[in-house]
Amino acid sequence: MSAVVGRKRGFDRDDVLDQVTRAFWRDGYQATSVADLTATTGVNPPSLYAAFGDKQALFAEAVARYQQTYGAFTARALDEEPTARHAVERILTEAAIEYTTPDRPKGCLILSAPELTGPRDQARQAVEAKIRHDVATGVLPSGTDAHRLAVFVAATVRGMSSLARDGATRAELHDVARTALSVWPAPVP
Amino acid sequence: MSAVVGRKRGFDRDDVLDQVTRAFWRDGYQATSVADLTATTGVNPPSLYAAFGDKQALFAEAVARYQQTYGAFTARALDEEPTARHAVERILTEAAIEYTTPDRPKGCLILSAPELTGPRDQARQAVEAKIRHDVATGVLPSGTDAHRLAVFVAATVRGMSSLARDGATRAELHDVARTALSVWPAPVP
DNA sequence: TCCAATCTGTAACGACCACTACACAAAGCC
DNA sequence: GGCTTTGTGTAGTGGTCGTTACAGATTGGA
Repeated sequence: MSAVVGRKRGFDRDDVLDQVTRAFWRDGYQATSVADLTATTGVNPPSLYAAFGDKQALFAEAVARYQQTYGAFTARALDEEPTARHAVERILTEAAIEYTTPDRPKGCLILSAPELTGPRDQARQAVEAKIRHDVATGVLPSGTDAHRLAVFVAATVRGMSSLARDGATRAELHDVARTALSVWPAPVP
Repeated sequence: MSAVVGRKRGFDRDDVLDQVTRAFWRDGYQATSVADLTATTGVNPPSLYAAFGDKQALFAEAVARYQQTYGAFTARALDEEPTARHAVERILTEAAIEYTTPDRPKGCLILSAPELTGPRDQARQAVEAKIRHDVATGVLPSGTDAHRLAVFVAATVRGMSSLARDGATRAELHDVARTALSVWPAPVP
């Protein structure tokens, strides 16, 4: 499995991956050159390629890391909250915070990268499934259009990320979240 | 003023500018190379540079053209509609149509280009001014937070453009628009 | 201590980038 | 028909892109 012989790596792979993730997050895949990455990480090209493969593989790993750290709040909310309403409220509220955390790129890496349509749609599907479940179990009125509501949530989150990238404040994003939440259908009594 | 002597231009400047605009619209500024533009327009680099200047100037002119054509519906709505509510309803409704028109790039050029924060903020300011005017003239309740409402509209439009880029249908965008509009404050009776 | 294996730094690779020098073609004016 | 002016096509410019060949450094095992 792991190498037992040979010179040891001169950098912390996780640290470098985090720096790379932030670079891609801030500037996007195309606008971030390998030269930029070697400059910010201090790791020379051959070492970077040996550790991560080519630029696309490095980006893929950065995205995976993002989803498991900075962007994990969405999956957590869907997993831990009892109802779709609770989950979406938490997603929007935490998005306002996460998208405007100081000393980090603003907005969401996945929502900002044109090439990540897959992960985006997966997130929307997960929200939609949670809504559908609540409709099926009588938490939400039977007339609720799960797809429509999930698409609206997707639009809201995307709007929040875009605004954050343009420098919107945390308070402004919180207001967007609160306004969007006000359209949520009243639960079945 | 205009040149009276010399060889005439071998292409229609407006046609080429439209093709260039669509290329930037579809792929973005960075991802669109001058070689791409010469290929799609059939105009060789020296002619392109003579007619439009460098790539940045060409992009600026493409953006200006977009604002006066494909993207003019926003300014028109703000200009022609009597109230902020009417204007925003029309903006969202027409956005659903414009962002999903066949044989065109999807979404909005200005909302998709990271470098166009200026025009984006101008649009939000215009909406905000319209709302503020309605509050001042008693059309909207005096407690209405014009900034908050305008930012929410901005978030909605950005969300719609982002969804359109990912392939959302016109009906889905219409639903987003309708849902967002449902938060609009009731007018003063 | 010598070897095989792995990593590192230098220095390049060909491909593409935005951009242009230059010679020639086409236009109006005399 | 000259002459000036302007656009076109060819063929490049230097620079940056992602990627890697290669030689030297560093490691554990024999």
